[in-house]
Amino acid sequence: MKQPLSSTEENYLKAIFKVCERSDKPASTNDVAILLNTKAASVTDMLKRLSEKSLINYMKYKGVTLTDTGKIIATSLIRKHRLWEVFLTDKLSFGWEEVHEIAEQLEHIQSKELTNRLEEFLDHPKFDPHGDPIPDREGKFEYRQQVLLADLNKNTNSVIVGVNEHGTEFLQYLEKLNLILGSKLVVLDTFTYDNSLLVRVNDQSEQTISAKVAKNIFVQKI
Amino acid sequence: MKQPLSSTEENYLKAIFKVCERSDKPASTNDVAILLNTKAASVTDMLKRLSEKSLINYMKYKGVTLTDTGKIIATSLIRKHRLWEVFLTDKLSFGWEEVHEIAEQLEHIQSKELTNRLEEFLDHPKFDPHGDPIPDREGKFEYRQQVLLADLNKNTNSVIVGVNEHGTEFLQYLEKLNLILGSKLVVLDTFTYDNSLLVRVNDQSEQTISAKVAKNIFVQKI
DNA sequence: AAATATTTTTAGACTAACCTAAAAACACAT
DNA sequence: ATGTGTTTTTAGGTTAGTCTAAAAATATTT
Repeated sequence: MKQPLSSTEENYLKAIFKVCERSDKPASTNDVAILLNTKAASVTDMLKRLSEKSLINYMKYKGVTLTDTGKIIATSLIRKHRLWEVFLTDKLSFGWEEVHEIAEQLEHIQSKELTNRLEEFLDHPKFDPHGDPIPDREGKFEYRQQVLLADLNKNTNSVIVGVNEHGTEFLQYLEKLNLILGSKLVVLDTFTYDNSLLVRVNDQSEQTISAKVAKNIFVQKI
Repeated sequence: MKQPLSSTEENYLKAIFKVCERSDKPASTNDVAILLNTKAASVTDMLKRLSEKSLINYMKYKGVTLTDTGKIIATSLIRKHRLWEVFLTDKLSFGWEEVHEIAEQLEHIQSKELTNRLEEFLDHPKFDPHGDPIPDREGKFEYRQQVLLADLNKNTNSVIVGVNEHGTEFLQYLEKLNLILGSKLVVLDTFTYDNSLLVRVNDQSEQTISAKVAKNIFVQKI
């Protein structure tokens, strides 16, 4: 009988997935250590164990990637995390800045049936409250063609569809600026001095946005 | 900074609460070991640690009781467990025999806000799907005046309000017999030979019920 | 009250997950 | 290619939680 993975092991798989997601290159020990806020030595320890279980491809000094089995587990965790986030915002009226932490716990609940019924109950949402895509039962993601606000051309109509950072402070700040998912945006001007932007929001107010913020907002052209 | 209890520690508190709930006497090491399906030596170990944290009153060879703090934590766990069970049956259409296992995991999610909002979302239920009372925020239980079906007088109208055992097999069996919460019952006859009962269910069918089953059903006179 | 049986605790060992400090491997600049 | 600096691994130690086997305390029986 093979018992389920511990939450710790699951978190390692998720971290490796996240590091590899964009870059496609193997994740380094350090990448994982930083993401999990732990030490490199601890990571090496765990990599050996996960490798033993055929969940990762690991060779000393060469970095780590997920095996197919590892990928399935990682995407299932992301699926659960994001579905629970939708539950918390849509059904329990939590703010989008409050849900991440709770979902970090809920994603480790083991019950396929629960996940699938939750998805049903929520009407098969395709994106979570931060605009991240929710993988389906088979682990397939529906990616969008989105672009960073910082890279958007002048005078192009767009809508906010996601964020590139999930920290509470950032999300609360965005809300205060009235920059939430679905907000309509047009860049009216860009200032090369500090790379800040002048934007019109929802065809009403105009405001400037710092480069740092603009690099953490995803928009879609319309 | 005092960090939250581990799930293991929480489970010990819950077990001690359960043993002490009815009897009022201190729980023995063995009681706890049996309930948690572990060994007495492990329990002794843990009792020392929980005592250190002032969550239990423990004296060698004398058994264990919960301190006020320990009781608060234990009832909070029961509250969460039962609220989640209501969620699973009422919102996700799980059967009453399926919810216990999943709720065992969900009860360890740490977020007061989540529990309170869940309660709100479920319309402040007073009882879980098995008829057990759900403690309020302050940990107060609303007990009912209920009686075992086995102790019910002949020809007394009653309603099933709870069960004394939560095993999957028993609950599925009850459902097959059409004995669910809310079913109306009248004992028409009792057979001293094997202490089985002849009952009328919902003013319709008549059937016999074994002594073992009758000892695990709670009814309320009407 | 002594003998026996049961329960509980101690002693010692194991695993998972972490850490620090030192050694080994790798990267890369001169 | 040699030396320097960074990254990764090893070595060894810690804590939580578990176990078995033996010792100690309590309970029961005669």
